[in-house]
Amino acid sequence: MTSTPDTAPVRRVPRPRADALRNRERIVTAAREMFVEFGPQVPYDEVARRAGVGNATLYRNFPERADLVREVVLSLMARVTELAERAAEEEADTFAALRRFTHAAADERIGALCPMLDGAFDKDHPDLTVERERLEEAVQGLVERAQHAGRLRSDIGVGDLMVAVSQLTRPLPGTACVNFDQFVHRHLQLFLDGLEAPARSELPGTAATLEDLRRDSCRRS
Amino acid sequence: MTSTPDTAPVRRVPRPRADALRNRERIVTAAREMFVEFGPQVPYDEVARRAGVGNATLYRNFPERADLVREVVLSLMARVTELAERAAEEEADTFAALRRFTHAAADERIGALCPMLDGAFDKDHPDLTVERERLEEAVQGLVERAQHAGRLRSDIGVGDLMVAVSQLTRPLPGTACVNFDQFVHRHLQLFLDGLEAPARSELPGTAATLEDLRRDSCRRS
DNA sequence: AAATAAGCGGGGAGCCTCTCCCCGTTTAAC
DNA sequence: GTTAAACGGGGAGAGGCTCCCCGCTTATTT
Repeated sequence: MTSTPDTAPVRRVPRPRADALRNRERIVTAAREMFVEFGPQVPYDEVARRAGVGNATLYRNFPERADLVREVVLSLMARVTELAERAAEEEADTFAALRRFTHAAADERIGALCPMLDGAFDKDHPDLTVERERLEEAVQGLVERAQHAGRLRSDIGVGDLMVAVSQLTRPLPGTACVNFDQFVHRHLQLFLDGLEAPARSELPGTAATLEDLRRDSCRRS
Repeated sequence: MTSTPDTAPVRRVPRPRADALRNRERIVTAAREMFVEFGPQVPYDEVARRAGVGNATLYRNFPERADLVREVVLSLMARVTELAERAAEEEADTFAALRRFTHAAADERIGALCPMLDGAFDKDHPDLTVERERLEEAVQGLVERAQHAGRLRSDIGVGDLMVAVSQLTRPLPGTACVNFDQFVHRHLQLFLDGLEAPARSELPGTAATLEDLRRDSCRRS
């Protein structure tokens, strides 16, 4: 009777235990690493082992694999969004900002998102939509600024940039090649050179937003 | 006794039956399609079903999965090599030849090779080495010709080209997106624009051959 | 056209891996 | 110090894949 409010005698949600929060965080980190290396269908037990927790803890926090995948995707998108904002803020030259963002996104292993499109999670989850919009807005800002300054060719969209960067930085399965990172940055650089204005060729098709991608990428065979 | 040669009464290897050869061919084709769409660890039974043969026939022809993967890789490499040779032969402009080859290789789904690097087959198999050398030679020809003509930047190598093209054309898992091909060709085009001389930036690292890749891509965690 | 044997197909046993739960123990919170 | 939430590890259960067996089909040979 000391502190219970009137209508909720047992409904206290006292705040989760500190170790529970820590464990959840460790699980997400471990899952991100494992997903990058082995793909999102890596066994639960392995993720738990890497996180240093029992598998029961993993199941308690993420009853469905989709929950875990989504959490990882969200955390990755949030990081990348922040990179975009930082780049826009701190780089004076608009194209340099784009370069910096691109290389930084590669270092965050944004390419590891690709294997998570395999339909094992709900693309329309509210949290995901929100985060996607934040990300798109941030990158859109970079793109428009550079295009407006005449430094970036005008026939590309956010979707083009994100997909190409994701593909170029996508991890090779089963290998932890020491030099691969170096390659990736070379290829990004070449791609960026192709993005610079003035355009050296005419592109087929039309510029794409992230929304286009979300809509189009779900057609399963 | 009518036609048996002197020393080989039963050792006749009469030539495989026509339907057996046809089946083998159909299996490889089916496997290539399945690998492109679902990756190289797709169930044997599915491959057999797609090929329209019984699973026993598949096992008879390719007792180990590595055998099947290798056969698919070989056939794909052979096709791509031919594309490179044709492009070099039929295109007058050196950079146009490179463009044509690149886009054609994308249509052949060369990106599907990536998932087959997952260590499930013997990278040093003699047939593979031979085919790799043929491929490298053909593409090297394209690259050197364009570089010599001053149309292609000189700080890249065959390895750079092949890896980047493979990554950009790599199929997304679980999706058969209708428009994806269109995207791929946009991105290839952008990348090619970045390859054109004069170079717009300085690349980190050094140009790579296919041999470099083979050596470096086997370090497993 | 008949004989022959290589090749074929489909069904199913066996195995292995992953999921998911149970329950005794630990540990943060009060 | 007490309480209950959270933990961990072991193992049963299920599902899917591999691979073999054996009666039948069909290309080849004479």
